[in-house]
Amino acid sequence: MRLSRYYLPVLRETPADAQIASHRMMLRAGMIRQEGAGIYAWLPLGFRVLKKIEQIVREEQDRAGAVEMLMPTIQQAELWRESGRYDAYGKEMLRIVDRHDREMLFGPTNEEMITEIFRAGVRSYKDLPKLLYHIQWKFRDEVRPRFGVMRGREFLMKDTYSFDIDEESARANYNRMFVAYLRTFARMGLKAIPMRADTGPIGGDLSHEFIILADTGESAVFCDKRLVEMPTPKKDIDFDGDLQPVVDQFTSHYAATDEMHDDTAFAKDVAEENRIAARGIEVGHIFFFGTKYSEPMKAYVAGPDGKDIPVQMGSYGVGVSRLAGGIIEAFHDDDGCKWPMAVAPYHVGLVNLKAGDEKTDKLCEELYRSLTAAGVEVLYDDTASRPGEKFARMDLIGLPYQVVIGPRGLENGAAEVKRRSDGAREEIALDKVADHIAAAVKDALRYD
RNA sequence: CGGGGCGUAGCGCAGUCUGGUAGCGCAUCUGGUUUGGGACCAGAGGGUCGCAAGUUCGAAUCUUGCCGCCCCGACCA
Repeated sequence: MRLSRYYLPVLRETPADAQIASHRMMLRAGMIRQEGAGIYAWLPLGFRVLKKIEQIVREEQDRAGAVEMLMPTIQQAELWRESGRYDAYGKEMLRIVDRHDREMLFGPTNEEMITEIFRAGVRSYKDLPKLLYHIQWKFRDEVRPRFGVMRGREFLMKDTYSFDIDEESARANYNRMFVAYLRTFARMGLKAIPMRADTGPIGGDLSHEFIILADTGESAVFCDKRLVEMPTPKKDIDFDGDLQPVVDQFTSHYAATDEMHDDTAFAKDVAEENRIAARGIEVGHIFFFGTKYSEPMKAYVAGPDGKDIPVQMGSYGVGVSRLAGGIIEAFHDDDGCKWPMAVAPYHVGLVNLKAGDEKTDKLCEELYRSLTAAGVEVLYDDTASRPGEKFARMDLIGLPYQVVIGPRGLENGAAEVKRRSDGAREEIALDKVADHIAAAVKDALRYD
């Protein structure tokens, strides 16, 4: 993409109401624009990040055996009356009335709807288990939205729902999502630690929050260093096999958010050198809730003995839009974002330091073509801006590599390559740059 | 939902107390000089001062109502 054609309204000054790094940078880098309290438009650059996050989530859901579908944003109040949540949900639910005075709502979640969809098509235990998901916009009318997309009112979320005949089978689905989440966040370059979550009135041990560590996280977290260092399950892991050992491994050490934290247990269970007290951001939540919806909404299946029983359900959420902010919180410096390759809006920023100069123009065009042909996503700064502005803008939007073509380098027949993650620069011969960068990008995108 | 604050040019702000018809920096446009970390000179454009009603000869400024946004707290993917 040529910057001259793109829409990238970067801000030189920091908007007054952005409190945290990710919000500030998303506004400054022209990724989002606020359209109301907790409501954001995703501008081209931010949209690309969002789509990449979404795609990684999708690939790992598919790998784990979940089946994608799409439910609407608008739902009928009637559905929520069946579960009893229409009145229980309170003011967080955005309620709407249509022209016929029918009560509608903008969905804050989809348990009721998926239960209704499921019960319409499944009658027998032989049709189980099922694992269905969708990625859709939700609306929760938060009293106080803040921190940009980290806590907006409208947000993009992946939610998966599991249906099983009994709790044992449900645990297998729960474990699939557990492992899928470890992989999903790892692919984005994040360290996500599963932490036991409050299961509320339902109880049981089947609820975990996935927390990524970031200095500017919303809440304090405490965990064992061995959890952070644990290797992520590989992509060839058998999702139909027994995943319990993996789950056990990741739940075998102390990890708690501040609500669940117990200082005495922390001191007792974790050796002093392994104690980590950090800040975290919740990016996923998995939850088994049994028959909470299937019972009142009559999602029953016939068991082997011919008797109808309510299905056992669970739900598994990932905050897709929130992750865009979360990743910046984890990867940035004073100059801007430092995107991991897998979610970077473009892999490489090609900077023509002297647009209009015959030599640099020609070289940049060639590089742009060959990199693009090699499958590298390039944002080509072909504008007439001054060098200083170009560098600052590239650092701000934080593409993993910057390839700088200017008169100075041309004298040596070289391009300057800067790696945004650590600021390392090297001069690379012009005839080798494209191959070098393509290999580096490909390497960074590899995962297992 | 309690407490506090703000709404004036694309962005950041001054002007409001003490009424006299709007200003600064950055950005934008034109011309020129520049050109490796956010240039310089000269000129130009851009605002129904959140909306509505009221007081007044006259309202960004005073009064009332409404709308929007932000911050602290309680709540949350």
